[in-house]
Amino acid sequence: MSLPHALLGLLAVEPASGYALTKAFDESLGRYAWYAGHTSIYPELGRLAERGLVEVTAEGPRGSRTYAVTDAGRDELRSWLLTRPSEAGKVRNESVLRMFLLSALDPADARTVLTGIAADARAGADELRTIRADHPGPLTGRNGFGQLAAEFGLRQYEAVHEWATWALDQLGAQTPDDRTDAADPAHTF
Amino acid sequence: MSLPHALLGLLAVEPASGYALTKAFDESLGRYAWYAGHTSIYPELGRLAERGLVEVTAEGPRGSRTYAVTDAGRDELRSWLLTRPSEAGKVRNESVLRMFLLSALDPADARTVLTGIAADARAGADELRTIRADHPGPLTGRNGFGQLAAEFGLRQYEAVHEWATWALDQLGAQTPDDRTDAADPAHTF
DNA sequence: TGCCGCATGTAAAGCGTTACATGATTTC
DNA sequence: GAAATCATGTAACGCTTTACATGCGGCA
Repeated sequence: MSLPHALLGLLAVEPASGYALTKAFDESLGRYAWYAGHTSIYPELGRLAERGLVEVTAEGPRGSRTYAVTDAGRDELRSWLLTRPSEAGKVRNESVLRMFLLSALDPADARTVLTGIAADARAGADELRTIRADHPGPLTGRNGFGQLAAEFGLRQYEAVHEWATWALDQLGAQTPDDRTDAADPAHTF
Repeated sequence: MSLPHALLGLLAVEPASGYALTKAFDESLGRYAWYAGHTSIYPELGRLAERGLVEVTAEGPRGSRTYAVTDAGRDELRSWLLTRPSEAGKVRNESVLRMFLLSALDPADARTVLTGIAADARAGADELRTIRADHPGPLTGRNGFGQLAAEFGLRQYEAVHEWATWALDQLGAQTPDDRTDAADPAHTF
């Protein structure tokens, strides 16, 4: 479970309330890396506080509590990031799944889906380029927090766009009559 | 939930038992797109059968049941793939999360992590290149099922590798004394 | 004063993971 | 005959999602 580390990472940038963290998940982190709703976030903050990895540093209006990461929390985050990913399965990527299943469609349908993927990738790349242009600065301190990630996302989108274009080209090169199931039966999924 | 569609997609290639599907998840689909264990797969096959999207076409030794997708199942898969992704949040990608949190580390630690990411990406790309070389063939029929996906994965790995190299270069260009929190406080995550 | 956004919380239902469990068949 | 693999299943626990719920504060 990565939610506690996502929270530690956000709090490592600056202290924030559960509500502010929820917005961060909705608007940036959650759109690209890890989504969580407030009903997951609030209890998790409580657990992190019990473990001494975060602490309440201020209480504001409407019962808001500002959390900050402790030294122990920073250590935990650091060791999690430095420990080998382990990657223990758990892959759940619906977009990639769609690409895997694309060949189950006839070429006309596949072209439709690929065209949509290419358009989405272009839109995503444009959005990130805009964000990057609005937030210039060095790769250090608070401002740098999203710079590496933004560049990463941009390159991913570009790669998806190029792949979709390539795939459309591959599909377009063959006539409908080229479709045959006679190929190597020892397929890979 | 994408598991039913993943199963329909695999069965659209060829009928298989729950056990064979479990292996497919362990070895190919589950490593890149969507993971599921047999305790999820067997009940889901039962539900799909109840809905008439798959059917048992053969029973073998040890009580094994071979499932095949029905016409209704193919229709369901097709409409799912053609329907707009919706993308309804639900992003859960631990690797991307790690990249997001990278800036919470000091440059030396960040370099360590990035070096590991670059090595992993290179290894993943090499593995896919080997798989692709072992399974040549046209982008049609059963053999084509994994060709688009393999090319996609390869390009993703290459993009990750190039990004990590770029990021290392960015970090390396600055001396430790460059670290400052004086940058734009109106950061983006 | 009325509305919107802030800010947090509880409860139920569903799903997935982990651990446990069983037996048949093939292979050496 | 033993071991490995095939093949499926149940049960408990925990997390996530969804729906429901409450109240304060700022602003027009």
